[in-house]
Amino acid sequence: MSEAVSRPTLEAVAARAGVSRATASRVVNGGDGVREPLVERVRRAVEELGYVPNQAARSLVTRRHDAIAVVIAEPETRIFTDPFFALQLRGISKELTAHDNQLVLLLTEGRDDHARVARYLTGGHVDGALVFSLHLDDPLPGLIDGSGVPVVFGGRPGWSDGGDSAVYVDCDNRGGARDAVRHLAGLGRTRIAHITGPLDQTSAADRLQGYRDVMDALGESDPQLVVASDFTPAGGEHAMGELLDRRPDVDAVFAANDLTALGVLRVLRERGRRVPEDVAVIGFDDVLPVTERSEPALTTVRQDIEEMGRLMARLLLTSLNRTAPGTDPPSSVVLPTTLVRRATA
Amino acid sequence: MSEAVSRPTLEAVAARAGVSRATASRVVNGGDGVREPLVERVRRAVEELGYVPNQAARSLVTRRHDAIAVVIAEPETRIFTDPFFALQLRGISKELTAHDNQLVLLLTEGRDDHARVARYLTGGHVDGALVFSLHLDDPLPGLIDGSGVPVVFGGRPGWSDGGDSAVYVDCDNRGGARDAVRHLAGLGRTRIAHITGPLDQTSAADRLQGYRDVMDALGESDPQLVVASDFTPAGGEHAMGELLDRRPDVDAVFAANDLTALGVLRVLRERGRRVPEDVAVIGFDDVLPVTERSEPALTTVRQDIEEMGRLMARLLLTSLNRTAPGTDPPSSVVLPTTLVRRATA
DNA sequence: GTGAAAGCGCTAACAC
DNA sequence: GTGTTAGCGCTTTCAC
Repeated sequence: MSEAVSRPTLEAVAARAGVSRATASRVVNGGDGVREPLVERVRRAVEELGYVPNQAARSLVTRRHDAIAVVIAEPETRIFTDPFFALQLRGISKELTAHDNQLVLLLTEGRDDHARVARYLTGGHVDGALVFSLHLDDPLPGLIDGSGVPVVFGGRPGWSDGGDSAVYVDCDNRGGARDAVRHLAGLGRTRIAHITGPLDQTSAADRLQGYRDVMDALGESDPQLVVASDFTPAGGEHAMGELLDRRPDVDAVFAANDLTALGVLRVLRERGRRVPEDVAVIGFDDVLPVTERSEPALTTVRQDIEEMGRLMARLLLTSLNRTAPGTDPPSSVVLPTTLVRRATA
Repeated sequence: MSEAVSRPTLEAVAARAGVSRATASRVVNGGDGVREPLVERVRRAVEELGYVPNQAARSLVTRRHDAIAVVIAEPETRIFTDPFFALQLRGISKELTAHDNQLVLLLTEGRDDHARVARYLTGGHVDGALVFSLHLDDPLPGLIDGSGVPVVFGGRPGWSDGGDSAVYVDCDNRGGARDAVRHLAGLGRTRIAHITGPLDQTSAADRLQGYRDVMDALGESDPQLVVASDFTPAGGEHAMGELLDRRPDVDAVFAANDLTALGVLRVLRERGRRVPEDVAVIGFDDVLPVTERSEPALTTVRQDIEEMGRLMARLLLTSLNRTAPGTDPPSSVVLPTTLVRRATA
């Protein structure tokens, strides 16, 4: 249809410039150690022929691809609904682009996709992978590990073995949760509930742990005040409804993330509870489009999501020792959180 | 650090199975024309060695990659905020996966990214591209065109030249808009406003045109009733505020998409207008998480977004003549829309 | 049906 | 500095 004409090869460029293939190659790859007049001639030949290097051929010998895979093990709907991913991806994207690496996003929705992704990674398309949103029972890390491709995880991986060797970037979920709950307690609230995220993810489990830390210390623990949910607004609504039925006297809610808090606020409004007078609410993440535009504006635990993405990419590129040799292998990073006070607590 | 051990090659598999590299290759690629016992031996060798074909080497000779790029020329924030993209991507993902093609998502945020994407496409990483969300002045199609990579566009491209030769999938934006406005008129509304999308995209321009078609026919055209916006909730709020200031007597709003309608509803609520009693509202897209959960539930023009995605992928795969030869080159498809009545109109 | 051999387009030693 | 040459790992004629 279109590509009948095969693209020019380096050979053609060399011939046109009247140099050897090797020299042409050198120029194409930066031109170090080639005298000016030749550089110029090759450049012109490239231009005139519209030459673009064949990456397959190049990768075959260099074993480099200058491409990094981002693997998100979550149904598209969630990825594209939670601004969290968008922000992190933006951080990654910026960092990779700055180092001339292409971002390749791999989506996995079902189990079948796992094998395909593993094959893609192992098949040598990319130099490394950034992997997100793993659940405790996820087979993906095992598959990826077997692929021999360097990996940095987004969020602390939850599986027991090898978890120590895995490099990851995360925020201080537990500490952030503690801050939130302490703040609520400081407001004089005594029946502080927590609506959790999916507990097979460490972020959700850690936040729950932080909540418990404080509640236990206060001697106010009550299992009835903890309702499981799933990081979505719909889940938040559902959980809040249940919570209100169960404990109508609740006077504060720490929601596992901002989206959940959105659902919480909605139900509180429907049920005629004033926020924060009757019930104070705190979220987690501080994704601005959500927190600033919610009614009332949401008090939340802020993590620097974009920075986390940037950091993940940087760590991975470092471990590919694209940087100075002799550098220590990178280790995991846990970023601090800060409480951002707005109107809900 | 990790990949010290080089992966086994086909050579190794062949040796272990006691066959030639050619035979091993045949088995790996389906095993046609190889006798059973040999097939078995090779399969076992593959298994034992954990052999995975090197894609770079394979692509170098086959000139195939079994990978399709999806290019979205929009800042990540919008991509990941509008469920529209999620749905379309899901349709694409399903279709590609069903045909054993890997989806590679390329994000472009700024002008700089264009060249990088063009290079990526031209460099031979993928067999084709699905391109989205083009604006009238976008340089990307030109760059992509020059890459020789087959392309299917999402949404009718807007540039004048060559637009006829481009293959695209779209819905009947103009017809859908007409239906919406006619419905509002049928409700007895006479001051029907339109809040547009970004008019440098054909979808937004076509919807505006459909609106005008009906308003002109009714003899109720009034430039004051048209406010430009950008397909976002914030934009919708802003536009609606302006509209109310300008024309407090407005009794119906056709919003260019559901997200915009969300902003519209919010402002109407704030300003104490009842929906639909005082002002009827219709959106466009029917992205369920938005339309069903809005208050009140949004009446909207439905397009089958996921199907459009699936169709785009199918068209592209067809044009790569992965199908039967002698097939006609695929042509563009425009899908019908349907009005979905809920509570707002 | 199977194997031997050529070559996809490129980079990287190694000579000169 | 520049050119020559040997592969990278694979598929694919073409003999056998």
